[in-house]
Amino acid sequence: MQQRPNIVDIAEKAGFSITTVSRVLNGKADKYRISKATQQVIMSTAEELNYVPNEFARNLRTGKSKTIALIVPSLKNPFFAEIASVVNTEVRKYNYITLIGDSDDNIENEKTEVLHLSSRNLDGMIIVPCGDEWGHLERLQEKGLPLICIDRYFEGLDLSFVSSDNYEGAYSASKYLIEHGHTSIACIQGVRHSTPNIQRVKGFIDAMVGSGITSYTVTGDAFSEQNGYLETKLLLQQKARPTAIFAFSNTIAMGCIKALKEEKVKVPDEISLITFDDNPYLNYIEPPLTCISQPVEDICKIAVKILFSNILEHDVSPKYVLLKTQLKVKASVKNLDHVL
Amino acid sequence: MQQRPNIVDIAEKAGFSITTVSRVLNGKADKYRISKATQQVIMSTAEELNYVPNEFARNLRTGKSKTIALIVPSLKNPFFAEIASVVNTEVRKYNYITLIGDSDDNIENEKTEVLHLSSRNLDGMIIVPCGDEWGHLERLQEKGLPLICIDRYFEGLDLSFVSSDNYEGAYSASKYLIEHGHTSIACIQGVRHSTPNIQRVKGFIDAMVGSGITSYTVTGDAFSEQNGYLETKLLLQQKARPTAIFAFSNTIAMGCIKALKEEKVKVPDEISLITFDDNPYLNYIEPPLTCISQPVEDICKIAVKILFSNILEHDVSPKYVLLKTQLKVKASVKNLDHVL
DNA sequence: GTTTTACGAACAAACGTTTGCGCATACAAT
DNA sequence: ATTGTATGCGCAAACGTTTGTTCGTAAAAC
Repeated sequence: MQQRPNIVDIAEKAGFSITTVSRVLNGKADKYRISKATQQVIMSTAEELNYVPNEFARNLRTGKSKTIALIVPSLKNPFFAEIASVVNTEVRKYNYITLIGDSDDNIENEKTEVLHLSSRNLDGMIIVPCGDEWGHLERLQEKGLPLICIDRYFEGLDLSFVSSDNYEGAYSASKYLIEHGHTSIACIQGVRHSTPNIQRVKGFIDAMVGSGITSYTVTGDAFSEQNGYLETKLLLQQKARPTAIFAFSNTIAMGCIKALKEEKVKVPDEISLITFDDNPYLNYIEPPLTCISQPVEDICKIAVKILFSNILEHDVSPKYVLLKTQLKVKASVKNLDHVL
Repeated sequence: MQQRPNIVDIAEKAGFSITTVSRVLNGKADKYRISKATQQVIMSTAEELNYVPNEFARNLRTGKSKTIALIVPSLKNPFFAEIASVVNTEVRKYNYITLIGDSDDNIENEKTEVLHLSSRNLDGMIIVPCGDEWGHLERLQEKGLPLICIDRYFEGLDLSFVSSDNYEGAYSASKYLIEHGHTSIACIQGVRHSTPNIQRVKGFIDAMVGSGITSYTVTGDAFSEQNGYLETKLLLQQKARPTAIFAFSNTIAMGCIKALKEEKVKVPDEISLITFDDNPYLNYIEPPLTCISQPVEDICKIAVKILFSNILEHDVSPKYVLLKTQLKVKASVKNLDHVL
């Protein structure tokens, strides 16, 4: 009794068997026809003893851990921090707990994390895969682990995902630039093989081609500040600088700004900038960045919902969900089209 | 064998007892004089079977969960996201796992989280307490849970903490303003009863008084953007506006900027701004904000170290660690003192 | 007066580990 | 021969739950 009280202590003190106590505490009292009186007694002694069930024993017995894992490329990136925050709170509502793993945008780390976390008998996993490998994820799913990708995902697999409609987002951002008279546009992309990136490139190019723009470029290879910085530096070397840059993530945009500042290029007067991802800080940057805002909160909520319909109701059919993005006009795109 | 292999499967396949397998797998082979040959066999069958220990069974048996909890006020705040990230990776190095809880800066949530997470048989906890209550934390510690506060803490308790030297940080920021000729200075504080805030206020006032400045004010009551916004709005209403504002956190600073922008007050030309906390985005704000940078990474690393010296070596003596902050001069403070 | 039905609760096994002892065997020392 | 001492390994209990099955008893039905 000194240590944490267990179900046995309650049973002894209340004068009932362990079985009965367990059933009452698990809300299965009615199912097993346990009298109200008994329920009362057991409940109050549990209360009195300040009983907290030992999850390990429970999980060992049931095989369920009431735990899911969330793996993101980097918690330091506010975009993923928000995801972590939302997923965490959503999962709590089911009385489950979230284990957060950080792959540091490295596929080997991701695999290690997946393995490491698996030893915790996960009931499910939400992942923002960092690379273009999915074998380890498929294997996980084949073992029966409910799994869902968010933000980044893979096409043509039986792997559920929830993400933004990246094609449409990129298309509308590009259209927006074109409508503002830009005819020489560069986009700085992220990880090349990632589906969101591929979709964004497609949206970008379709918008260009559809509007008869021929002077466009696609460069870059990482969703990182460094990539944004380097590519912008290079773009500024060109004899004919683009009039607008489309950054494929907020991190890339940060890099762009750093480079533009260094080179003393005024935004939007000399070069316009538009970016994917919204975040509070974007409002405090000068100028506030016009962006394609992703419905992060909705993405997370839907993902959690799908995950739990898989965990709880064994609905294993893969779901492919794309959510509309939103163009948020701020002040980083100049209107070159004075006819308008 | 279809399902996850366990230690029994290995024992059968290798032709040894469960005991021996367990000992080999736990690196206690030598201690129990198990022959190299046997070790080899067991190791390779474990490998072959792709064995991953069931942490629940292990934890049930040992009473240790190899899990610690981290509770922060808000994961969405980049300051705490960074803490989460660093703590997470540091803890992993010990082969432990981190459960992250979000109190949403609400003391009731914090208590709930503490309770909820406790059922997971935590081996330790790191917390950024959100309020001025510590009873629930003391109780936790009395139950034998290794516990340590970071960033925010309480004085006069047997509760370990690692934080910045807030007094010195605030003092040097204030001194910096004074040295740049400011004589009318407002500071916008955070949660009033929190020790860091109290220390910062003290540092601020000591600097003011020490330099004979009489025209200073201390306002505000939360580490939030809203607080920064509202207080700045109010400050701007005064007939005699301060020439400099000292924001006590990056979130407060964001609010200040928002208000200053709205009122079209130029920083630093019309009002100078200095803030606590550094973060990458601060560099992209116009102007880049001069700030008191906290050694977040070091704080986390030291906290984790202390926590594990408690967990592993049962060193329960409370540790009180304050780390030096660093003044990072950027461009948001104007030098009014032309004599310099 | 016997059988049925409903009710209320308990037995005991199982989940996968770890670990304090104990048990052989073999060889050396007495 | 007996004792001593390494060496190499296994028995079985324990951790705290959950749960399929069983077991009384009392009231209801025949």
